[in-house]
Parts: sequence; C-alpha cells; structure tokens
Amino acid sequence: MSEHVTVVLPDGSTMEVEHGATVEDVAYGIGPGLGRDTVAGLVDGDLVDKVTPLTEDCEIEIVTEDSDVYRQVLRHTGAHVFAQALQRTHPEAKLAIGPPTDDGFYYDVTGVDLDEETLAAVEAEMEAIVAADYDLERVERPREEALDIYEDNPYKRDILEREAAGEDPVSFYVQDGWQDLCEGPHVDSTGAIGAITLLEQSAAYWRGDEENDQLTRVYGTAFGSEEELAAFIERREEAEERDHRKIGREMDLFSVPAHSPGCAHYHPNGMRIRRELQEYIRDKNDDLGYEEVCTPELNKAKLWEPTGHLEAFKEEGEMFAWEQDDTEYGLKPMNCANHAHIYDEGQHSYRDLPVRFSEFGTVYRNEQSGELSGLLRVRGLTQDDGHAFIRRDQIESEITETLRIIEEIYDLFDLEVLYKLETKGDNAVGDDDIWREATQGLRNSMEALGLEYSVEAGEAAFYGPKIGLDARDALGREWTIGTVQLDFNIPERLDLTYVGEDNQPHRPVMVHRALLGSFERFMGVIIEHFKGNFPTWLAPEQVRILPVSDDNIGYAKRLKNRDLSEFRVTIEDRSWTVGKKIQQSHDDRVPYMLIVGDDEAETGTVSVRDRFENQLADLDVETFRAQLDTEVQQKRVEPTIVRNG
RNA sequence: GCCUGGGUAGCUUAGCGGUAAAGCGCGUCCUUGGUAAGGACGAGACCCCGGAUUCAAAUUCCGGCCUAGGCUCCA
Repeated sequence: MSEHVTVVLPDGSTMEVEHGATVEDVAYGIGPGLGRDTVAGLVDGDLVDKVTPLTEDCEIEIVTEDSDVYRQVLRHTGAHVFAQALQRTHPEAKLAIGPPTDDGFYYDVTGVDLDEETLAAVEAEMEAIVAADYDLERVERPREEALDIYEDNPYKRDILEREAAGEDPVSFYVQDGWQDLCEGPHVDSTGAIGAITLLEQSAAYWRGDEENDQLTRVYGTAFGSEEELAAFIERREEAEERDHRKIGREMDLFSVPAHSPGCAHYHPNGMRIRRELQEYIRDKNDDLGYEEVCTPELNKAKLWEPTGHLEAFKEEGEMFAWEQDDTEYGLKPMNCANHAHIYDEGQHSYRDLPVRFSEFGTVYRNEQSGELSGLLRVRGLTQDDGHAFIRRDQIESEITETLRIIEEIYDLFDLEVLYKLETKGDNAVGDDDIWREATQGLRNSMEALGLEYSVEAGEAAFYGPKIGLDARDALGREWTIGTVQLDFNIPERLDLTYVGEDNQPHRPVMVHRALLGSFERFMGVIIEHFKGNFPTWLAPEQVRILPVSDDNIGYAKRLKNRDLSEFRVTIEDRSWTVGKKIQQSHDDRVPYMLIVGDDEAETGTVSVRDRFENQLADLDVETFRAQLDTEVQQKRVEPTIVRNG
C-alpha cells in the first residue's frame, strides 16, 4: 500500500494526501475556511462523513452547509434525533430504517402506538436533544456484536444481511450513549439542527412490500435555522392555496360527491373549460390525421379476453365487471380493444396506413379507495385517446409528428413536463428485434425534436415501449398526463392485418396515445398550474362588467349583448359598492373587469382592469373587443390588454 | 386495501356530556356608490349513517360510509 493517495477535485485539479487522511484534511489542505465549513464529503459520488479516511485514489467533492447534500446529512441526523427521542419516551419501540428524503426524513418504527398526543411528547423530547447539543460519534463494531445488539430486531438484522452484507466491522453512530446502526454521514452534533419538526405519519411496509410486516412511518423535517423551517411551512401553505380541489370549489368547477367516489361531476363552469379543451384537441387530432369515433362503455367482458387485459385487470380487481343473464359484462377500462375492432371491420392496404381513430373515451377503473385524489386520481375518466395502426417503417415518422404536436400543446399551456422513456421489462412480449427497433424509433423521434428525456429502464408495459409525460402538482407529486406507446401485442393477439405490396397479410404496429391524458387529470394539473387564473380562452367567465351604479346597468347590458356577445360575459348587478364588486371579481379570478359609469356610457368606452394588478386602461369598446378577440383566438396565457399611459 | 387525522348552516371553521356558534355566502330593506370588503334585519343545521353507554350524546364507545396525507398499486 502506498504512502500517499491522489484525490481529484471537482475543478479537475489533483492533490496528494497521506494515506488515511480524512475528507476534512483535504478540505483544510485547500483552505482553512473550507476546512471549517466542511460537513461531509462526496467520494467517488458516495456521501461520506468528513472524518472518513481516504485509502485509495478517488474523486472528491467537499460538502459544506450551503449545499443540498448537507441538508440531506442534517436531516439524516434529524431522523436519529427522532429515533432517540422515541426510544427515550417509548423504550419498547423498534427501529427499522430512517433515511433522509427530498423534503425531510422519515423513520419506520414498530412496537408503539403513536397518536397525536404521544407524537407531541416525542417532538418535545426531540427539541431537548437538539438543545443538549450531543456530539455524534462514528463507532465501528464487529459484525457479531451488531447482530447481538439487534437480537430482537429483525429489520436491523435484515439490513446487516443485505445492505451491510460482508462488512465487518460495521458502523454505528452514537449520541449521548444512544446508538443506531448507520452508514452515515452525520453532522458533528445534534445542535447543528436549527429547527426540527414532525410532519405526519402513515403505514409503510418493510422493504415496500405489501407481503411484509407493516410499520409505522413517521415523517419529519429539519433545517439549519428556524427561518428556513418557517419558509418551508409557508411553501406548504401556498401549495394548499393552489390545491385544485379547493379552487374547484371556490370557482364552482366540479365536485366529487360521496355517491360516486372517484367520479367527477362537472359543474357549468368546469364544463366550459372542458369544452374548450375538447375543441382544441379536436383540432389537433385533425392536424394529426385522426378520425373521431365513439365506442360504448358497456361491453361483454369477452372483449378483453384475447388481448390479455381481462385476466390482468381482474386479478388486480381493477375492472368493474359483473354477471348479468349468465353473461359477464364490464365497463371498459380502456378504449383500445374497441378501436381495434373498428380497424378489424375493414380491409386495409399498406397504402391506407396509418389508419387513425380518436375518441374522447370514458373509461372506468376500480382504483383502490385510498388512492383516489380529487381530479388527479379517479375511477371514471375521459381520455383524449387515439390509436394509430401503422407499418413498422412508419414508427419514427408517426411518433415524431405526434410528439411535435404534443410539444406544441404543452408550450401553449406553459406547462413544464418531464419526458420519460420506459423501456423493455421482464414481462415483455414480442421479440427483441422489434423492441430494439421500436425503442430506437422513440429515441430518434425525441432526439430529432431536441427533447430532453429520462430513461426508466424496464418500466414499460408488457406490450411495448412507452413515452410518458409527467407534470407536477402543487405538492411536487408527479402525474403522468400525455403518453405515446407502441404496442406489438394487440395486433398479434387479435390477428390484425393489412395487405402489403406483396399481396400478403402483414402485421401492423399499434400506437396508443393521449395528448392531454384525461380531461380530469389535465384539468387538475392546470388548475394548480394557473392557480385558477385560467388563460382567457379557457376562463369560464371571461369578462365581468361592473356598473358603477344601477343607472349604468342598461349600458352594461348593451355591452354584453351587442358588443361582446361572442365572449363569456356577466354583469355584476348586485347593489354593491364598486370596491366590493372589484374585490369579488378578483376572488373569482375573472380575467377582465369592465368598470362602467356615466362617463363611459357617454363616450362609448370601458375602464378595463385585469385580475393580476391594478392595471387600468380606458379603451373604446371596439378596441377592447378586438384585443380580447386576439387574446382568445391566439389562446394566449399572458394578458394582452395593458395600461395605456 | 393499510396507518393516522377529519366529517357541525351553501363554504371555512369554533364548540368536545346539559339541548348549537361565528365569518363569508344567501334573502329583504336602507344606501346609488368611480377602482381590492357600506349598513341594518332575517332565513338557513336529523351536528355523515347505524348501534351502544348515560337521567342526558354533536361531544364517550363500537361498526360502517366518505374524505386528507402517506404506504401499496397505477395495465
């Protein structure tokens, strides 16, 4: 073993340090300031304690308090603080696993009943531990000793068997005599935590497997300072403000009543938005060469037998199916079988392909009750679905054109989406050859369009590779909306064919695609995205006229019925003050308010105000109408009518 | 489906063994207002449903339904 090791720093420079020198030593070698600020290190990409000795050549990055990585370290220590507090107050509690997460940490525990009161007591104890500022010390113990310590704890023993397989000795972190098996790293002392709190709890399964023991997962978070925690809490409260369920109620868009769990009822305001979306998507489907069809929700269950879906769905209990007159019926969980039927009704030449069918298809899926969530996860949904039957040599062009339109759509809504390519998994059908070809086709299409995407290896459906578009909700959760999928399974299983140039039957490839996904989920996403401030073309109410006094209602009616008849306009004729009418219109997120009094009536103008700022413009009616028309026709997100001096 | 919360007027919530309260909204009236909440009066509640305990239950207990967050799931 050499006396020195060579470390490579992030800027590419190298440094020689003594064998066994620590991460902290390297930092001090760079500069005393950095040395003092060092809290941990990234060695060849692995997060380690600052006192970790370096025994071989490596790349190293110093982690300081300013970095996200540090926050992870701090929160990991937070998890230990919770665990110690829990065992102080409930010595019988068994610990399983307690990692940091993006937003904080959790610890899976068992052997205790935790209600709000006991958690409050634990939280108080946590604060005491932080205040006491105990040092954290890394201690190596022989493997045998660790197994002894956890004689009664199957979870820690499992960790020793798996994560720490073959390691001897194994590391513990000790604070105030309390210890936990842990790889680290951690901050120096519990006092480094400036603010710590518990957030919620839930059930979790050991190793995430429903078959395993159920544990109690307690979530918390920790920050370097109270201010950061306060900012975090504020962000959560802001997220609540944009919750689509709250806005949906406030704007009277939809409801999901107890008599149909998971099935949204669109109120008139919500239906106006949905209709605009439908018309928009119809245009896009026309552009893509789709023919609109309509297929029934009610089918014999036999329909889904040859495709293999019936078996799969029934196993999961995800299909609504029942027996009637000795025959099994079901509500369709997807539209593809029906569309394949329409394809199969006719004969198709290679010249006719692609053959494309679109449908606003309403499907029902028996999602688990605990999974339902407003419009984002529902049991009844209407997809802007479409299926294209294409030749193998058409894959790339078909996908490229579809993605081009999809990109255009998401640009229009100013929505940031994550493109994900899901590739072949273990359960795949079809030969490797076609999978490779199809996956490459999807890649080529995305690259041709310059789209950034991530690859989720092995995540594809069994029938073909898939591109999913994920959007985030107010809480940062990801939801798949649009999707483009290739399918080799259904054409095979249903024996779909077209006649080739050689006058022989050939197998088409099927493309499943949804541009918005479903109207339900897409609306949920854009409600949160726009915080209810829909672009004018989508807004249920586009203009509200506020007469200054009742004498001006006549002028308001003329505006609504004659000048602005092509828009969605209402008149606020309640006997309120102008200030109150403005307040209410802001609360209702109406894009434009027109304040009209005697002055405006005389000159044929309107005093315009938008919902975002105290923006004022006095415009003659025709100018306002023309500008509003442009904004609506172009489906603009930003208001076009601005202050005029 | 599982764990922990929650379900009280149209909405948001307070009350938590002694017969239901506030703000907003709604109705009537006064006010006719000029750019972010004018005033008065009034109507409105099987306190989620079913059982149990009690002289007495919105309140305690048991069961169910719905709902929130998370877990599992998402063809």
